[in-house]
Amino acid sequence: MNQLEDSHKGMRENIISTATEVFSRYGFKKTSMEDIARALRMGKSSIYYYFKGKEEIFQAVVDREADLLRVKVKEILDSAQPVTEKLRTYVKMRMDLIKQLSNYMEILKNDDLMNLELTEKFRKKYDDEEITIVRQILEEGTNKGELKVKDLNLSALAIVTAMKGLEIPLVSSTMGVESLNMVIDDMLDILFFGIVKR
Amino acid sequence: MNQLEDSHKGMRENIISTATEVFSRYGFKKTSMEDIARALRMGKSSIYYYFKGKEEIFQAVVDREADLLRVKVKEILDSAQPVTEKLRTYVKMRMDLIKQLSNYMEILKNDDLMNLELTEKFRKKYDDEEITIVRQILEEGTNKGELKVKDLNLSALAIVTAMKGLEIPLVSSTMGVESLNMVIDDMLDILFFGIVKR
DNA sequence: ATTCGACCAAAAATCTAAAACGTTCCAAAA
DNA sequence: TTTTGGAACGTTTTAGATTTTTGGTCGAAT
Repeated sequence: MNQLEDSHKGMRENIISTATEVFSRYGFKKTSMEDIARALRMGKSSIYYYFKGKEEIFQAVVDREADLLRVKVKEILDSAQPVTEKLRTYVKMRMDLIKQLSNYMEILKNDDLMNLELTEKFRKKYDDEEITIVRQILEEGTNKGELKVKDLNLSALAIVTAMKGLEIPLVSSTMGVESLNMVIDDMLDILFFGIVKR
Repeated sequence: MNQLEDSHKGMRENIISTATEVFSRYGFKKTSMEDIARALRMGKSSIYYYFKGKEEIFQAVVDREADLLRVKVKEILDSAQPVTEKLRTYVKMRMDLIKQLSNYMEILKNDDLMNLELTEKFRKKYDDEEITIVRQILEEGTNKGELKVKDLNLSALAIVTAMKGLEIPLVSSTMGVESLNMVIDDMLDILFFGIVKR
């Protein structure tokens, strides 16, 4: 029974891997179950033995990407860097991911707005998580005496919000990678030291 | 000839006023030239005597709103407040405007994405202007010794970018006005004083 | 100088039949 | 029992042909 369960999970992984490739090629909507089935060399109805439907597959794909991200985030959080560097590393990594995802989901290229809904749906799931991560960093910095933050929750929200502003030129590819990095660095300098003279 | 020019300009103003009402009611795409003409009680072809076309009317409408805004901005800039307060006032005013405009253009309610393109098109026109305004404030603060900014241009860009992050929950009305104001205040505190202890 | 009805090409809305789609069912294979 | 795929179902999407609406032009009338 263990073997059976394992092969079941193995097949799920197999499907997720293949689906990831197909989704990243055609986007969510343009990918049909037949596309996935063909790539797997199975009948499409077989997929329904392992997944409830198309959205569940996509959810699984996104979840796996998120898991990979969580590992990286944990590495950063557990590292011995000063918190300012942790934050810097985290922000840059996050921006790389967003850029990747925006290509991946083809938010812009696709005509339909279903994608916007879907994007929002999945984003909401990770919004709170992101605020938590930033707050954790801020908390650590406060405890170590490196930072001085008035309200942890609000500050984390403010930082995440500011990062979202950076997404806009990134996703619409108005901004090159070089100038984006400059803006990030400047934003973080302001974030760390403020602009008021004292 | 002066009279004629005046009446010409007067009629243009008349059209702009009426068009503003109709546009704010139906949005850009859903209002037809006939709608505007009917509201003006004219034949629609008469409008073309004063304006080149629909987009020019809309442009004029937006420009007039922008002019009203510029007056307010000038008041703030010329006031005797400390620059930190100027910035605070400016940011809050800007957010009010965005909220107004997002209702006005009905970015969300409308199904089509033409509106997104159009919004972007008009936004680009004022993006540089906004960065200039913020940079002006930063410059004044630096000259008066109130602020200490490394790179004026980059910092202005960073601040404007962060403000755009705030637009997202504002436009999609995910965030109430109260909590928005808290986030703004917190963002500005961070902006002014940073989060690094010293 | 100003207004407007008639007109045009292009775009948008409307309709319909066929194709494609996600999903279910079931019998057969493993 | 687990796994598979062919057939079938109801729904959504698509394509094409048709009609309506729209933004814009023109020339005549005032």
